[in-house]
Amino acid sequence: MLNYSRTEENYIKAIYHLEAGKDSVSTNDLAESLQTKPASITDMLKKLKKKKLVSYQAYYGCRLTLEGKQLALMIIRRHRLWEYFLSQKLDFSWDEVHDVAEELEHVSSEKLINKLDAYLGFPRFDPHGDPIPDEKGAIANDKLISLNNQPENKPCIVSKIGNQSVSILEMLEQKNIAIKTRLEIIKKYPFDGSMEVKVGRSRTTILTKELAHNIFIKEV
Amino acid sequence: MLNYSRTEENYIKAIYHLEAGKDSVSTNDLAESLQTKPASITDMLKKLKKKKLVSYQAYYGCRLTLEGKQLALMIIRRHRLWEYFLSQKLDFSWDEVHDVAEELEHVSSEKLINKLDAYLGFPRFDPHGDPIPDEKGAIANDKLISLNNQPENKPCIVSKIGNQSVSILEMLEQKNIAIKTRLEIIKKYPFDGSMEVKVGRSRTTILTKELAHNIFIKEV
DNA sequence: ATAATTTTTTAGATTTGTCTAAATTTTTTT
DNA sequence: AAAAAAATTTAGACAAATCTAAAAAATTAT
Ligand SMILES: [Mn+2]
Ligand SMILES: [Mn+2]
Ligand SMILES: [Mn+2]
Ligand SMILES: [Mn+2]
Repeated sequence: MLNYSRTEENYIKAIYHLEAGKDSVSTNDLAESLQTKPASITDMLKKLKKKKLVSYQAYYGCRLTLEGKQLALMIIRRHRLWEYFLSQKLDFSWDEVHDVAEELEHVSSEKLINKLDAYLGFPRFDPHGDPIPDEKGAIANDKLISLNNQPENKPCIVSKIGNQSVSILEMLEQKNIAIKTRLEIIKKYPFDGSMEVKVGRSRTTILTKELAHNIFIKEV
Repeated sequence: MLNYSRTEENYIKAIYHLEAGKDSVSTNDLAESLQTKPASITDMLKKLKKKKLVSYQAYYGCRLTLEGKQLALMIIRRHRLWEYFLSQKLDFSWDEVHDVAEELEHVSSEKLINKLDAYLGFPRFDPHGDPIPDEKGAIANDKLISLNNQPENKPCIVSKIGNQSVSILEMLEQKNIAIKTRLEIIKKYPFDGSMEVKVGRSRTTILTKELAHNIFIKEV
């Protein structure tokens, strides 16, 4: 794998995240995501096409090639491993790791990343519950389901939070809910989508549908 | 402390290292050290002067201002802490850490560096024996002496290697000499400057004056 | 002190990544 | 199927960091 500029890497990663689901990524969405102007996107897409990282047809958006997708996975691997390191070893809190990882992800020594991976014990999820691609780019796709889709009286484990804002962190912290917390829905209220949930073994609390929608779980 | 570009940081660090001893740093020496052309140096010096990081007078070289020196110390702090991390935690060998640290040193989060420092136990020397500036830029200047200047029968501790080439690493490894190894000169041979040295508690070996010159020690 | 040599600066061009404004194409509405 | 609106691209400019070639200044040698 060749070496790419920080800017190119950020584009590739953004395309990867945006193309999930959709069958092509629009110039405008990319501009929005990268906080830049559509004209700049067009310029860069031409360049990335020349480098065979994306397929791109004028006016019809772009997609990653296989090579582009592999690069994206490596950048995401670095990002999430650093987030895990910051949270686990340096005692950073959940919502502080992302910005620093955004810088560290561009240090591209493969040896560094593989040794870091080993040092951390080959973690499979980052502090937000997102899966960490392995050395070859393979990614655990435990199909995570939202707490909204879980029936009553079936215990489950929090494995990912959909939204990484400070406000949701605060709220979950106060309710004692974190990655790996055991939850069980006691009662669902169809009227407003809210639910009464047992947190861990004893305490119960009320979650709105907005909050529950952002809590992804695995069955136990 | 403001944020500076990777390029600016590399210039500041290079000036810091070159100005040791001399009272000003020449354009040519900087070009040599940064692997670039003198004309580029002139351009950047004007820019760094405008930012008050260096004092610079056309045709008469440059020096760091107090602010510039403080910035240099912070970059060196990051560089050496990362080297220590790579060597101590990720099991990198002595001669592999520098290049990776050259990249990591530009991740400028103060919180990251201070937490890393704490995690590593506030180390005072990097894997090459160079001192690590503290949070405020203070630097241990243990006046290190070369093994050549040590008398016979006075035990000492290896605390720095002057030259960081692969060839010296190999040689020292084979002789079981590393940072913190205890040495004691048994006999000096004035004829060729070589010496017989006890390594640790038992083994002895012969060192040439060229090698001994690159081994810096502290008295025990 | 002059000439020769070395060092350094200036001038003008190049590359990367960005921008604004205008033109073009696609999509949506009527 | 036009017309209107939205999305996208092109054209031209700019800032950062670099380069080459030429000019200028400082240093060294004669
Ligand atoms: Mn993140
Ligand atoms: Mn990034
Ligand atoms: Mn180093
Ligand atoms: Mn560097």
